[in-house]
Amino acid sequence: MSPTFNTEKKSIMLPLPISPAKGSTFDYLVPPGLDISLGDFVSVPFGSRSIRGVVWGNPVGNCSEEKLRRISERLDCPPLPKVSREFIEWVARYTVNTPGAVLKMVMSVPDALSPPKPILTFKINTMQNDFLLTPERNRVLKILEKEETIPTAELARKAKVSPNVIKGLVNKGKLISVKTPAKSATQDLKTNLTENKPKLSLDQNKAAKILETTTENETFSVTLINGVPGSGKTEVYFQAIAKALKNNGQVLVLLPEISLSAQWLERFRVRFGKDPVEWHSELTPAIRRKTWRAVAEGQALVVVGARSALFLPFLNLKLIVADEEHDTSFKQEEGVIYNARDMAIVRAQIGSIPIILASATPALETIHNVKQGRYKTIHLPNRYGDAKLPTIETIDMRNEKLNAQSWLSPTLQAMLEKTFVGKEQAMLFLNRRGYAPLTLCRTCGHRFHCPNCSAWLVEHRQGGFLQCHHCGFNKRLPKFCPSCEKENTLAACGPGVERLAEEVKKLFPDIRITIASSDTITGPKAASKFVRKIENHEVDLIIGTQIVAKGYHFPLLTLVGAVDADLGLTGGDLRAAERTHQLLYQVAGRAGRSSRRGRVIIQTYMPEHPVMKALQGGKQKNFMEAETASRRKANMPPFGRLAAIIISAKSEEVADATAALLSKFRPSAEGITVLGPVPAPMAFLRGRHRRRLLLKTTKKFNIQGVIRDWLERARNPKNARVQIDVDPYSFY
DNA sequence: TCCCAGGTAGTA
DNA sequence: ACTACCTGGGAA
Repeated sequence: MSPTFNTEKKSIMLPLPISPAKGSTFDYLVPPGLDISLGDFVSVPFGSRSIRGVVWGNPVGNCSEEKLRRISERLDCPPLPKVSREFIEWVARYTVNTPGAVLKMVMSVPDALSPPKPILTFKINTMQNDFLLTPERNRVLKILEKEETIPTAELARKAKVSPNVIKGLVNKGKLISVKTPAKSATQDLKTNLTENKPKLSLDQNKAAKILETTTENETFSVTLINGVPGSGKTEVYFQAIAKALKNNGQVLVLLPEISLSAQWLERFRVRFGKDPVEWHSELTPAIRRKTWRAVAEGQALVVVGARSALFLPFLNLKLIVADEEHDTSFKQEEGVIYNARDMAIVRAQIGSIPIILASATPALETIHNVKQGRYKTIHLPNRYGDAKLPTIETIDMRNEKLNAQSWLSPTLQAMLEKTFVGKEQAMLFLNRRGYAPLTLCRTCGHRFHCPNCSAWLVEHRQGGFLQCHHCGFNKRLPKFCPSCEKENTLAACGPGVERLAEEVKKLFPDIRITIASSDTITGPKAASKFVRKIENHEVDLIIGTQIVAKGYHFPLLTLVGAVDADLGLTGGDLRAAERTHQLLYQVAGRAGRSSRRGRVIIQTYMPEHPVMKALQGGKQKNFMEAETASRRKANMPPFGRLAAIIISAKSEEVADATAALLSKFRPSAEGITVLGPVPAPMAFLRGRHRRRLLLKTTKKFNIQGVIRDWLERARNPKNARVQIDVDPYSFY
């Protein structure tokens, strides 16, 4: 304590994937007169550059006095709340990353840290009348007489003139440019909290009441809404959202592939009279900046977003909803690898707020947590209104007579015909994009594969190209075989959605088909167009990939056919069976959601497989219990812990050498198993060779600690990247 | 001898 | 992650 020349110091967290030798923050001097509090965003010198960071705490003192430098400035931005800071540290520890790497995800919009730039508006100079009053100029002036502070672009649009007209008026001195501070976006959702409340069923009402109470409590709790497809889960949790809004809180709704969720947004609009604030990868930089700041200022009330929305700097978050909580797209597979559903639960716990998980096919882990009493659960066993659940039948493809290049069984063909005759809609599910998954030369056997990945190139006949679905590499489909140079020898192997459409067109020439895959539904616009076409009955048949498993509601859709239901079952993935079951059940759930009863046909070569048995017998519960038992037996999650160590390098030798080095220092103890190294599921991806080690421990181990120790002993490998995937989803 | 590439250490 | 710095090889 030296009161007079005490130079104040603070530790600063920087959004970089590095840490100093000791600790995870850097100490800085606070210049006299600069008022700094915890969580403030500041600008600091770092080497030869200036970067932005967050005031994290008191100085750590892990660095000599003379090296300390001064904070340059405090940024004009709401401070990062304590909950967010704790969350960052928690996620970093759990995922075995530096907190800086996680902070980087929070500070994903650097421009938002400075207040929005003042916008340019115009004032009429009444003194100046020495100019030619054209009709265009007159329209501009008329609008400005009524509304004063319109930004240039909007003014031009409203007056139906080009921006040059405004420029001209400014040059003539008739208009004077004025800088007006940009008003921050506020989301007023409270006006319509009760008016548009839909009529809820008895079940829904009961569920909504429970959720309203948990939301009111404002303490940490996890509640699973486990409702069959079409039971109206969304409307139920909307009631909880309304409650949180009433209590002046912010709400976060995590939705997989939000940019394609046109129907969800429409429902929200109907219920709350306004659009929610969206957060996903398709946003423009300007909207991104505005939204980030509105969330930090507490002005954005309901944010619906993809997994990255979890890292927004909420000022006053009071409720989280993770819809379709089982969905694997919540798993981030690159950079900081995390599962947004799991991290959302942690976020809720740190913030002492409730979280709602919703799904018709909850993840095995979630069900286990319910059984253990950690999560509460609400069942919605019936569809809304008079809709009944569809009947599900499997077709044993071993007994069906199929022509070559044909994938629809006579039974399914007959069902399709009946549906079309009855003026109803059908859906065929085939989880394969494009025309054919493999193209080969009939003469020499040449196969097209990706130069950057260990994968075949997929033929997209509509676009006339071959594409790698892992790195995006593509080239034109050649006329000649690149290997033997013969003409017209290339043959497509296996079906994709495009090829299936071709087969259907031959069978039913007059049927209107739409293909739904990530190639045709590329964003919000395409998604709503797709929905509109089906709702208006401009389409008789939807042929789609897993994209059609999303919560779509199409009243006329009565038949669903899963063309190759076994597709997901091959490969030794831990969750292959569970995921295939979820996918097929969700797809099946699209059928018969209104008054007409739905039928689901599942084509399979393994009708005796537990997944198929569960689907046709409606025995979801038994299936999940059997899956749980086998996980318990194998000591797999949630009964044991699992982490993947992924080594990648540009050269195969470096990848192998690093894998061998890590393998040499592998931890060994009772209850710890290390498998590998083996080539990773994608052994060659985007030009990098990948190897993988799997670490399996019993529950009593802190698996993150084991990994940190391990990497410490093996020392940092050169030229190779080491990534940690705690709770991996895809592996062999 | 100079220049650029590629690898490397350090950032407070 | 970035960048300043170093080393070494090839061209002048």
